[in-house]
Amino acid sequence: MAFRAFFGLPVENFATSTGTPTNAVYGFTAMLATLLNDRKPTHVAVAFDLPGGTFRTERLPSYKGTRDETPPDFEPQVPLIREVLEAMGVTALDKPRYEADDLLATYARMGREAGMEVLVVSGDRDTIQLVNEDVTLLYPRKGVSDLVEFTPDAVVEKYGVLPGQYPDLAALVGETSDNLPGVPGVGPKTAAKWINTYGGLEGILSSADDVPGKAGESLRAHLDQVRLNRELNHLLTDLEVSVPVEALEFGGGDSAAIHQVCDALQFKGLRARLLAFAADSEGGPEVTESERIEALVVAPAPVADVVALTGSVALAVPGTDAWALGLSQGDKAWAVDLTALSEADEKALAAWLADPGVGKVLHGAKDALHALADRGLAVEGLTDDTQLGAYLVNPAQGRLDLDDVAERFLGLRPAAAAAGQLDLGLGGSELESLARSAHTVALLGERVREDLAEQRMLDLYGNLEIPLVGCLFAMERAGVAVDAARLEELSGLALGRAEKAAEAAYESIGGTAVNLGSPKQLQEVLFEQLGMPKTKKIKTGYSTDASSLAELYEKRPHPFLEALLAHRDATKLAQIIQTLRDAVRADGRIHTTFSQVVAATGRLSSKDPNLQNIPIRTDEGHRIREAFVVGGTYATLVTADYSQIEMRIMAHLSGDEALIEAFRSGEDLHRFVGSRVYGVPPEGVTAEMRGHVKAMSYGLAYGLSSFGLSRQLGLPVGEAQALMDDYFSRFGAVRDYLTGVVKQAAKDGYTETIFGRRRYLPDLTSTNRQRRDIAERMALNAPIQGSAADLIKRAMLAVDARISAEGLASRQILQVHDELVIEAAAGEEDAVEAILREEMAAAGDLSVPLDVNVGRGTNWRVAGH
DNA sequence: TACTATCCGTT
DNA sequence: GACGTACGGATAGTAT
Repeated sequence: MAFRAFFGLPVENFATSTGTPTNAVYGFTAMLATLLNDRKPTHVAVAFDLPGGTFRTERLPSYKGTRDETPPDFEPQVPLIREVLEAMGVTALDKPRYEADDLLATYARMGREAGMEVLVVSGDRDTIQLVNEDVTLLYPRKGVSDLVEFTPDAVVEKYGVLPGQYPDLAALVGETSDNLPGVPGVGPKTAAKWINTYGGLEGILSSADDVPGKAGESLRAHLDQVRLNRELNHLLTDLEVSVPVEALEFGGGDSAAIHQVCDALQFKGLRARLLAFAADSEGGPEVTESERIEALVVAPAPVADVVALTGSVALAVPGTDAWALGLSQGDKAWAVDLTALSEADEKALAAWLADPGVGKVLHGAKDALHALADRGLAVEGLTDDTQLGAYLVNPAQGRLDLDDVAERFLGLRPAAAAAGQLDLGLGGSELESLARSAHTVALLGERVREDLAEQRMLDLYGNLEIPLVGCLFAMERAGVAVDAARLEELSGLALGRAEKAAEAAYESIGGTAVNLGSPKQLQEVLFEQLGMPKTKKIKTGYSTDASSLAELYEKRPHPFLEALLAHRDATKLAQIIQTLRDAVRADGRIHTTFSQVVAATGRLSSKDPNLQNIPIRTDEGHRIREAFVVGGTYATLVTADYSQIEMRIMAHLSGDEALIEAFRSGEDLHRFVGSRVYGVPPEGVTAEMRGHVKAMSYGLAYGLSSFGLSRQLGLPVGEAQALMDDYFSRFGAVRDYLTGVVKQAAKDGYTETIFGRRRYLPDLTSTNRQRRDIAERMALNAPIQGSAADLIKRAMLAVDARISAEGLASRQILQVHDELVIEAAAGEEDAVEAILREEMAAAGDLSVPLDVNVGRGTNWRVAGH
């Protein structure tokens, strides 16, 4: 069955991130779970073939001799299947010199004799002989999920013989997969006819001389072969076995072991299915959080009880709006309907939530803070965000919903599976599940802290990420003011340019209109109609991206290409502008959402809309920033950005004296580096030299190859390589650092930033070159990008602290990875600039200074200069 | 409506 | 044969 699964599921779709193939394990396990669920067997065992020969190969060395060698991707999966079985509490059977089918035959007989009803699941047709009124065969029709049920009647119908006569039929027909040739000219129809005429193989053999026709002649010429076939395809039902059939009783799996094996195999959906068979979750196989909470006191909560809580309390807020609040502490959980509060209760609850002395634990706290704030409720005293904690534990993990995290950290099955299982007397299942969620969060809070402590990330968590939640919350609520009229104007300009470009494009190809936004239609025009040379291959044909079009233009200048690029540019800008216009809220401001739990490096991300990718490179795009303006009661936008933060971190981490000197000297970095690399005085560094070393420097932190550098600079690969060699001969410690970082990460399994933030990279030890190369580039980049993220986050907290310490009304409103934007109140500009300069520079104690550029203006474009 | 593929904006 | 990180998001095209 595992073999069937192997060939039924594409191996390229089933592998762990380290490249271990799992298609056979997955398919086999999924089939097993289905069978356990559908058939609910009392006793279960899985029989294995062992390596080495069997009594059959001893008898006939060519037995199964035509089989191709076992695929190399299959073999390592067999022990993994055994691990799954062990975790599941399913007995694995094997016996040297015998095949799995002999074990199946023996145990089928034993089960039957013990009065059991037996199901045999096998992809080997020989097992048809085991079928009788107590034994049914499940035989795969296709893959492993589509099993056909062979009862005695079904066997007769399909083969025309009784199950016990099937080996007779197979002996006559032969079995290619076992390398047992049959009687030439005799197929299943003839064989069945003979068996029924002569009453079985014995009868046929003893009357062989009377069997008529060509087939009869053929039979007489192959009698020995038929006898041998029959001998070999007989399954042994009387093996000596040490495990009695009673011992195969299925008592369920071990949830910890199931988690372990699912972690190792990176099974996601299957995990929950397997856990359903765990025997050790309290209350049996269907246990979820519901059972745990059964011990809790859960009641519709009088607000007086809730506001009396001190210490640390876990909270849960519904996903939609904060119409209710779940609370939990210790083994108790409550839920409060916020829509039905008396004025006094509301006041008491508001005061309790705003009391920083009461610790609050939440999952995805910032969302909850917004929902509660919309209801006029402010929250202070956030000590834990279990989503944030789970992210830090493994920032590349992916799904971070409460269900996912509870499953990962606590082994709890998704609450959805538990819905409606218990009525805890809250009179509404939504309130009830809210209380339950709060309790899950309470349990998680402790577990996540344990993991973080083990990884030495508690400081990063408690003193950086958790406080940052409040900072980001405030920034999102503040938003950024927008000049709607300016956006409208810019939109008109961009649309006009797009229109003109489209017309030019159509005209250049004879007046036919095509959808210039459709890569598919562009391919038709470029490669069919215009007969342009093929660009790089993509899934749907040939690429029409900007770099491919530029390359095409080099080879075949054509007005269509120019018009197309201009159209791309203009429509992209128009699209960005429209997205921004749609995002302006009633207060005339755009409120983005920053996420702390998306980027695997520790950066923030911004969405709805993304304010971290507003154009700046082209003049047309840059003008969009004019529409981001200072708001009504404020006076100035002040922006501050780190100068070459990543190169500075590289200098610090590598300890490269030459690079450190470059930053300490205060000279232009790329001029300094260029002078060293090219061996000329700083004033002798040409613009081209500077450009080359600049690209080289930036590329370093991304794992740039000589090939990539040559492409970017338009140089032959040899020259790019020479440039890299020269670079590293001057900045050798940088190279040593970069190779060292990959080596260390491969050893540890993760990279670390200056402040201890981790990123796990299991692919570093992958046997797949491409995956490993990608992981190596991630390992190069993560400590650098991540340390930069740590630094600016520290700066943000420090800036906020200074602003409130100095009693200023100014506020942070945006962060763009190395840049902060502050909306400054009138008269506070100088103070704000000083705070930004000081706190950003002091965010870390590096061996190089952290230079900060500051600008002011009434809009982002001006301030950004 | 949900999903994938492609393309492109930022750092 | 591949070849620079990290993201969010629009549009086109296809499947359901």
